[in-house]
Amino acid sequence: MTYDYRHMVALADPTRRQVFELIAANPRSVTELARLLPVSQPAVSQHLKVLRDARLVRAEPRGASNIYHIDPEGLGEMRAWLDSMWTDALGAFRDAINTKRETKVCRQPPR
Amino acid sequence: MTYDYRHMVALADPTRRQVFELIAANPRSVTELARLLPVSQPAVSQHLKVLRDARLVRAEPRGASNIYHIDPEGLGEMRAWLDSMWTDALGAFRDAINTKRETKVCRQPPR
DNA sequence: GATAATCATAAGTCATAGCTTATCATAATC
DNA sequence: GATTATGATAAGCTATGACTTATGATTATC
Repeated sequence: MTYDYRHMVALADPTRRQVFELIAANPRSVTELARLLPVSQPAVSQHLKVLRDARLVRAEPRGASNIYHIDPEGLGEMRAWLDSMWTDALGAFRDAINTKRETKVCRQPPR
Repeated sequence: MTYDYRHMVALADPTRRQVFELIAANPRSVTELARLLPVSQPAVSQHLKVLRDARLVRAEPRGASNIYHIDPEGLGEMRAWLDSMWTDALGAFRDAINTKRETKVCRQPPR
């Protein structure tokens, strides 16, 4: 199974994180989000598109408004990736620990 | 507790993800990584710095080389965030579902 | 039906982040 | 000790992505 890291990309931007966290705290409309943030309404809509594509949020039309709320799907996909990473990579990590040889430390590793 | 999303930022870049996945598959030196990737050695070093700061990888000096391997710390922090997100946000999500009113769907939600 | 409100998309600007080459520091080898 | 190998950092260039204003589409309201 191949993972495209859409969630990481979506959550890498600070403003988009604020949008996501505001929605996580409470479902909200686009204008409400725009009012709470220091960016324009189109900027918010653009961020919402990215979050939507990552299935981190969902839009629910309510009259002329769009109420956005958390979508469990995206978080679930992240969890699945993290779990497989955990078992695979950390399994390999444990192996590396166990078969590690004695090495005299000659210098400091980078910062 | 406040989370700074360093891991997401680190894993948002495609080249940096390749670096991470190569290391996850097998501990490797910087030159080996540079040989396997279509970018220069300094580029690899710069990516490694970001991954290091996010505690996703660790450097282990072995002679003149630096062998990089997975650091469980970063993945653990990610898991902690995801778990809290899961309980908090999805708890709120369930509440929203339960108290949801009947709404006639008047238009399609955005793509 | 006209007006107002909400929100998505288009087009264009600009700052940031990732890349390069150049260089320095440290460790191994002859 | 001189040379080679390894890798981190510096400085500068450039492409990507986040922002803006403008606009169109849909829904509610008068």
